[in-house]
Amino acid sequence: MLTEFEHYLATQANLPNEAIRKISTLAMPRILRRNEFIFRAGEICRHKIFIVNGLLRTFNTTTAGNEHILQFSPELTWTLDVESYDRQIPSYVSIAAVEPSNILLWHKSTFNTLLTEIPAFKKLAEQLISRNIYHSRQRMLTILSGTPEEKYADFIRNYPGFLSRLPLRMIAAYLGISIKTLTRIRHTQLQR
Amino acid sequence: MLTEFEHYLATQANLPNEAIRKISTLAMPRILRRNEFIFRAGEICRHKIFIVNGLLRTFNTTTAGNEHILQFSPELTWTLDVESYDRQIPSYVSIAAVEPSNILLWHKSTFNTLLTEIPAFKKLAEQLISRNIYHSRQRMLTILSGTPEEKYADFIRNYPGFLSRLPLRMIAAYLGISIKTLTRIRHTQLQR
DNA sequence: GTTAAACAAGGTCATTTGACCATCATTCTA
DNA sequence: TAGAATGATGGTCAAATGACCTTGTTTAAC
Repeated sequence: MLTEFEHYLATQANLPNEAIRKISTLAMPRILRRNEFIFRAGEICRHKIFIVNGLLRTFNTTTAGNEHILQFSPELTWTLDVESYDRQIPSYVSIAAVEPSNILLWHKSTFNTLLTEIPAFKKLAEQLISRNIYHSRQRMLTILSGTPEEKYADFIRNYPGFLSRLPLRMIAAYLGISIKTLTRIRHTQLQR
Repeated sequence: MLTEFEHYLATQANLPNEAIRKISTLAMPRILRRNEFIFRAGEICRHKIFIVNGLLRTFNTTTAGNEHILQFSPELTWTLDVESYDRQIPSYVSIAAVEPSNILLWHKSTFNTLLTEIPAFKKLAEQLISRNIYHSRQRMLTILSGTPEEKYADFIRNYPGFLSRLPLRMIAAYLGISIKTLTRIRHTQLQR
């Protein structure tokens, strides 16, 4: 589990071996079963999370019980709720495993130490934030602009691998459309 | 124009007077007329932009001619297209003035110098990025979750002052609903 | 291996939404 | 000040969408 992470780090940033060792030594490994939560809405996000393998989802549940998915996080990516983590306030989203997953956790204080001690790691962290911002923007446009067909097509294009790993209802919850609409789209596409 | 900006800086960050002077000396003031563009989709975003007064919008126009608004930027806020600015690649959005506006511009190289020379300014910049991220998240949920009524209600709650400054069609373009739907909502609300 | 749960998909129907068009009011411009 | 442009709203109608229910299948859990 740690070797996968170390390999990821080595390919992503120009880090001395010693630094890589240190970062991974301080990680807390954890195994998640399907549907197991890392934290629930109302709790505070206390860790940075790296997904070694598996798939997580970040979502919000309305009082009416509807689920809206903000983000999927597959293997070799990071996740957390930024606002809750930064300010240590209760989160309004939950993060849970879609598939059985292996993850690594760092406590905020630990992670901050690493950031100050290892400049190249700080740089990597900043790059990840940037990518996240670009990505959110793009997603906002997609949600705003499209007909359901276009949203679905965008999803397939951007995340071709996810289709087979996710129940359709989660894709619908991600796209902001009803599952009925989604199956209708798929139905008409099959006929072509 | 510069004094307003200097006042803003003084209240937002713990900056020595000398630093404030320096930052504002390097700003390029510019006056925008209604509907005047700062840059258009396809061009590169070369500046950080501070709105002294007025109101800008960041938007995207589809090939079908539909406009989708990502963001409104009122007085005493910053704006730019992050991805285009960071990577100096063509932007897929445009930024234009909704009202006659006074703005300040800094070239990327100038701004970077300021960031490295003035740590407290760098800190402010990071705070602004964070807030932006929180804000995007929140907006994503709103767009995903709501009925048009809820989206409109959220808009009124979050930006009470904007309603009177914006044409309704822009509010519709921001919420991702048709103007017909928006007027219908307003109509039924009037009757209650 | 059996039972239970989760899931995809289809049917039906009421409601919502958007496209298109016309009208009236307001604002800007020459 | 007249004329043009912009903007808000309403009418009408067709299409899209979601809620609810049922069925058949796949997947997970014990």
